[in-house]
Amino acid sequence: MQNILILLQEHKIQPTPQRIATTQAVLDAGSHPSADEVWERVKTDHPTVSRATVYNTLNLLVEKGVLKTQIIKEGKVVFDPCVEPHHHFIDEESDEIHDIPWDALKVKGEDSLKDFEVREYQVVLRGRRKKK
Amino acid sequence: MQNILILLQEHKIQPTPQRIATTQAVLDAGSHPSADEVWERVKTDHPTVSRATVYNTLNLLVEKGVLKTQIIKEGKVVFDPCVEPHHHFIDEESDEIHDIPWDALKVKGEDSLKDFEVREYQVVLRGRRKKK
DNA sequence: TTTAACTTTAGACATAGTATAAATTGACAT
DNA sequence: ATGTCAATTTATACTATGTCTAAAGTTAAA
Ligand SMILES: [Mn+2]
Ligand SMILES: [Mn+2]
Ligand SMILES: [Zn+2]
Ligand SMILES: [Zn+2]
Repeated sequence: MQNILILLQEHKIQPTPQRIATTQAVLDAGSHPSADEVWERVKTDHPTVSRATVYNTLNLLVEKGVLKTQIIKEGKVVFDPCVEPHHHFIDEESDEIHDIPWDALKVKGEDSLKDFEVREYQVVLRGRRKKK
Repeated sequence: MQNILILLQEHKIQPTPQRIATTQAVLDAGSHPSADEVWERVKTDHPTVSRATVYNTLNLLVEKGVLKTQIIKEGKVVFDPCVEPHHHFIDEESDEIHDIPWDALKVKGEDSLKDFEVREYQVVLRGRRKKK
C-alpha cells in the first residue's frame, strides 16, 4: 500500500524501510496484534529487521497517534489501529479481541464520579462468540 | 485475623501457614496488589516463604473464588479481593486502581450484541483523581 | 509405622519488554 | 562529491513477570 508512506509523513515519522514494513504489518494484522506478532509478520518479508526496531517503531506509532495500546490480555500489550474510542469484547475461547463500536453501548453515570477526572473509558466484555 | 482460617476452610483450601500468611497479606494490601507485592508483604513476617508458594496460593485463591484477577495494568496481573462485579478507575498519575461500585454506572445495550454471549463485563476508566 | 497424597522450596526456564553501545544510514552544508 | 552530524538500526544484555520441575518436607490416614 502506497498510503503507508503518506500516513507516516502525515504523522511526522521518518519513513524508513523498517518503519514502513512494521506499519504495514501492524495494519495488515487484522486487529490487536502484540509486538512480537507484528515482528513475526515483518520477518516474513524483511528477515533482517530487528526485534528492537519493531518495538521502537510500534512505540513511536503510539506516541504519534497512529496506534493505541490496549491492556486487555494477560501478559502482553496489544496495538490497536483504531485510535477512536470504542469498546472491546474478548472471546475467552479463541482469545481473540473484537472491537465494539462506541455507539453500540451507552454508559450512564460516568460524570457522577465526583472524585475522578475521566480522560477516557471503555467497556470490556468477556464471554464467547456465539456459534451461528 | 482469625477469620482467615475460616475463610480458607469455607473455600475448601487446606490452611497451611504459608497460605494463611499469603491470604492475610493479599487482603491487608489495600486494593489490587500484584503477586510480587503480596510476596514482599508476606516476607516481612515470614521471610522463608518462597515466591512459588505465593504465586501458587494466589492462583489457588482465584480458582476457589476468593480472589479475582484483573488485567488492567501493563505488565502485571493484579488480584482483587472483591469478586463481585464492579468497575475500575485507573489513576494515571499514581497508577492506583480504584473500585467503582457496580451501581455507580449503568451500561445499556450489552444484550444487543447478537454475535456475543457476554459472561461478564466492566467499565474501565482512566484519568486522574481530582485534587480536592 | 508405613504409605501415599499434598505442599513447599530453590532454581531453572519462558516470555515480554527495555536499555545500551556500536554500526549503519541519511540529511545536508560545504 | 565529501565530510559531518543526527537519526536510526542492530545485536546483545538486562529486568521483570510468571510458570515449571524435581527434590524435600509435611500431613493424614491405613
Ligand atoms: Mn492520525
Ligand atoms: Mn467466596
Ligand atoms: Zn480495538
Ligand atoms: Zn476491584
